[in-house]
Amino acid sequence: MDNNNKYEETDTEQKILKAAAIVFERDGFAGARMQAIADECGMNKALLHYYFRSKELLFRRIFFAKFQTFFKDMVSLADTEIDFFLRIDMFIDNYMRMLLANPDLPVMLFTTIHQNPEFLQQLDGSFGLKMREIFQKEMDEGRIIKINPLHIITSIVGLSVMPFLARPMASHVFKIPAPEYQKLLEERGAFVKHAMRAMLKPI
Amino acid sequence: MDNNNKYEETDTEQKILKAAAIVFERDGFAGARMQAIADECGMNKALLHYYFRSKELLFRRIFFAKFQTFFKDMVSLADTEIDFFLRIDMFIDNYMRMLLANPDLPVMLFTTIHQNPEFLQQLDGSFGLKMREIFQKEMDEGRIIKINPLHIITSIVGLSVMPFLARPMASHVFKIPAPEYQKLLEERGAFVKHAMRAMLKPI
DNA sequence: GTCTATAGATAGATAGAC
DNA sequence: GTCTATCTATCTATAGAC
Repeated sequence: MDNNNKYEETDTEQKILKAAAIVFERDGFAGARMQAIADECGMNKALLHYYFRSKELLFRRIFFAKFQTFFKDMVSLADTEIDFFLRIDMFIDNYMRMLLANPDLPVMLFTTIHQNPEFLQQLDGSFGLKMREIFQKEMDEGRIIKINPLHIITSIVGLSVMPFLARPMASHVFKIPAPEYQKLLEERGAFVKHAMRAMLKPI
Repeated sequence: MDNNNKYEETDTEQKILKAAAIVFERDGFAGARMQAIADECGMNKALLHYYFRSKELLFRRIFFAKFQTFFKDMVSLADTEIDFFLRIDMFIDNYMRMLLANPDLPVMLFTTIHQNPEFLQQLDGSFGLKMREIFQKEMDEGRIIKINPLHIITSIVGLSVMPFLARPMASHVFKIPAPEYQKLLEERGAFVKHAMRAMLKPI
């Protein structure tokens, strides 16, 4: 089929996808306008439909890609050759790097899944079971306190993500200038590592 | 003015407000439909405009009330007569109670402020400065580790809120049935108290 | 592939009867 | 205060020229 294989998407298509990610992350699905996406990449509104048929299909394309981004670092937790807390450290490092590169991703993700829980059906959730086993093993062998694994994962994610989620609110309430807040985000990883050790190490 | 003072709002008005809170928390501002709110309380769509003029004014009414709900427990942190960690405990207890009663509040709040940061201008942020002072005093007197206060408050909120924010995602990935997830939420407060002590107590 | 023009549907808001 | 009917604006999506 000529040179139109999936490894050679057109430049226009890529521009639209990039613009769509920006607008959807900023305004959400319902609040986003196809015209805003067209403006963002300097393209014509009709082109968006030419390439992606509908607003919903374009949104799904962005959403599922971002969902992968949000979860893919978690596989590193499964490498049981390495010390548990070192694995946690590596995960947090990667996760914070991802969040710094995608600061608006968490809001978009949580909002979308809250408003369209049916999207979850199409997503792979197989690593949940594996992660449970991993945490269970560490508990059985006495390296971390005994606690439902959900508390562990929501703690890592909660501690890491909250400063990004709460950025506008927190910087307003605490009157923190943008550069200082950025510095706080960059040093957050170190604090989260400390916190996870402190709360999980047996006494 | 007859009996129309602010302490005697009409029954209809209250019904609309309650329905609006449900729909706005579920669908967000952009996604919500005036018709959906009317259906939710069995009222006529035109009545919503009669009582609140516009969708935006109705939304602001809900939003600012919910914002107060989200932050009002934090004042208990300021009562310096009580031991710091006891205050933290009391706050977490109240906060978790509030979250269990308003499980959809966090998504709505973070989404709205992300999409309409200008709403923050109308909100009182005066307790931020006071909270900073309180944390600073505890650090100076060696009762907690030295750390930027923002890390503390985002940790409490992050640990408390994340299981609510991530509920659909987490229960899907970890395959947790609704009743078990509910139990996890109810025991979360105890874990957050433990975690805050562990991460803040000086070694 | 890319554009202009427009169809088609929907939602917020209002007019006016009761 | 509450209803029905309708106006008006807006947005997604498509038709059709180039």
